[in-house]
Amino acid sequence: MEPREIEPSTSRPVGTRGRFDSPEAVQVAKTAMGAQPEPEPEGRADGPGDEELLAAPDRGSADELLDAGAHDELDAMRHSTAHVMAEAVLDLFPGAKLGIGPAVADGFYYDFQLPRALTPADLEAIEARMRESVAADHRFVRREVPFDDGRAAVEGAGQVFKVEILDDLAAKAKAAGEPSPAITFYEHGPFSDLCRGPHVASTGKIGAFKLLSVAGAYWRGDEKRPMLQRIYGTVWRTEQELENFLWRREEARKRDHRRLGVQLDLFSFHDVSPGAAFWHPKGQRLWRILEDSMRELQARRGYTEVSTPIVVSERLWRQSGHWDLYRENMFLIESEGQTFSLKPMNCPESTFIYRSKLRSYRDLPLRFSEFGRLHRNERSGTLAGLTRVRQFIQDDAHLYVRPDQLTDEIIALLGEVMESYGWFGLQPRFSFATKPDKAIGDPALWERAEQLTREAFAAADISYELKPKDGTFYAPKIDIYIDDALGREWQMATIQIDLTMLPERFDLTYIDESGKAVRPIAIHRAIYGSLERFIGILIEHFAGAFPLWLAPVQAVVIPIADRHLAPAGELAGVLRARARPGAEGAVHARPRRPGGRGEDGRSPYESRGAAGGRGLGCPGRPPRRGGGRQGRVTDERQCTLIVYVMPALKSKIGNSS
RNA sequence: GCCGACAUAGCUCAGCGGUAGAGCAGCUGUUUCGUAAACAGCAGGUCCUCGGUUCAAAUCCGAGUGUCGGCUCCA
Repeated sequence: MEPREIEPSTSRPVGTRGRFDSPEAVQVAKTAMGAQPEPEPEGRADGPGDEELLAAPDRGSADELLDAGAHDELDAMRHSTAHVMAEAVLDLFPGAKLGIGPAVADGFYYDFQLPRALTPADLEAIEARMRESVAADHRFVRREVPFDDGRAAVEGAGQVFKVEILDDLAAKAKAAGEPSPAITFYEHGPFSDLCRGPHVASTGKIGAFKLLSVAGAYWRGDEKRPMLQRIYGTVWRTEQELENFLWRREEARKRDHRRLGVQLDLFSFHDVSPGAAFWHPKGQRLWRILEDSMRELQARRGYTEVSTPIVVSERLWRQSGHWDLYRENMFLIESEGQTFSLKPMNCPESTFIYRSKLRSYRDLPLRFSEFGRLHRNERSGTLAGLTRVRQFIQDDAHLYVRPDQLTDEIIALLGEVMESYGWFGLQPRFSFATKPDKAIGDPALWERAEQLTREAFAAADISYELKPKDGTFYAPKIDIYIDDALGREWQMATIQIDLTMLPERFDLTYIDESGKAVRPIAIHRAIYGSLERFIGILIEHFAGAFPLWLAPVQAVVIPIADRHLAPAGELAGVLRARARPGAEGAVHARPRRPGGRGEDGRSPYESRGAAGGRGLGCPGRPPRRGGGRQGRVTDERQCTLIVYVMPALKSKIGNSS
């Protein structure tokens, strides 16, 4: 097998380069029209005005607003605000039981057990009460008491959840052979709370805050424990910072893929199949571009593609171990007295292909890729757009390698992630999850797989976050994460080193140099992960304005008057013929003022763009962000067409809202 | 699954016991135009589903379905 190398790349996938992705695109159009040469239009993608679209970067991110030191100060303020909120809630709901109330990324929350559900009006009342406390400028006072006194005080106040926290602390200390620690309280005005601190000096130091939402939250995240009501809030040092935060939050909402997906006409969801997307023509085009790009990468890196059945007997899942450990997430089908399942993973089936003939050490590594359609019965409350679905397709692959090939193979896989994520300008974060409690297989094999993985990370010079006990039941795994527009973290790619499940449970062997049958190592990997989720992330990442090589519609021709219709159709035909396979060169069906609305009203593609007055080379607005060009062509019939080579996003996303 | 909210035209929403509304998009006509919405008209609805209360239900009540915000960043 040819050597494979790590090659972080920022270029697009080979072979998917759009033919319009160049200044000559406009020239193509002109040539097609039989027009005289004209000066290049002046619109440039990097011109001013682009940022109006989603101007979040203009105001900076939350992180940019604050240096590292300020973070601690803000955290203290956030935690202090949580205390003030608890004071207000206790005031309005005497007898409320307090859970925990930490500072979080952009604010804070506090969990309460209350006699009734909170309403938006309650939040307003709580906020008003909080303002009084802030105006009173109560000092925060730290008080340390012996453990037993503290526990008695908390128990006397009826704070059962706090008692539980203290008892856990005591138990932990005991396990470590230490005495129960002293307890600290923080008091401000009438309110006292068990707390480690630190806090700001007084409630008057609390800045601009706002309560955001109320949500259910199980005590300690355990669905067998009571459901508490969690109030989320945010607090900033100044009104300006608070406003900026709320503004950024609103902007982030506008690039939510669920919203843009409708506007871009990419996909829709329907209640006849919850958690499964219906892909529209443009969405399917985008899909195919991604798929083809990955196929090209895989062909270059020594993969071969396979395809395995979706409906599979329970016997397979018993053998693989999924039946015991994953059954609750599987869709089951009964037929003629047999139980089948829709496959939730591709992995076991690839072993049938492996075992279809005798394998030699010379055959390895074998790299079987599969764009398999998977079904997982996710709990109804967790479904969310494309990022959490019940049916999805993975760019999956199973590699069968000799032990001496493992480290190089992992290094190459890390390289695949770096290369492909570079196509999109995505910044992946890596984690390494080790053996969970619920694991199958020999612990010594686990130890070995984990060791080899660590070595591969070191060799590839990639840093990672260690997640102890977070591996799958059959393999330690490397996960790759991306944040979405709303700051939520999503797992994308995964690489799992399997010494047990496929090799042992399916009795895989190859014949080594001495003629002996030995076990290969299996590697499960997906680079995009779920194509659905990946597309969701891409929509938000690009705010719907895809780079040209990804864009489902690469060019739009806009006739201005009836006499333009025929040549426009002609030109669109030429553009279609020269577009990247799968993309579209579209023409407006009827004459439009070029300053009018977008392509056809449902599309986000901008039909407004550059140029101001009459004549050539006029300065004006460039096409929107993401890079693109617009040009004019005038032919011998004096037909002037405006050609947008780059689709661009509507200026006001969801302008009607 | 659990807690809470929501579900009205293709989209975004108003209406909240008494004949179903707006903007945008669509269609027709006028306009034929050089860049941040030309003009006029028309059409468009099991008000999510089922059941109940009522003389009368989009509106109130119940159940179901779906969607949205959440469900340990750990005193």
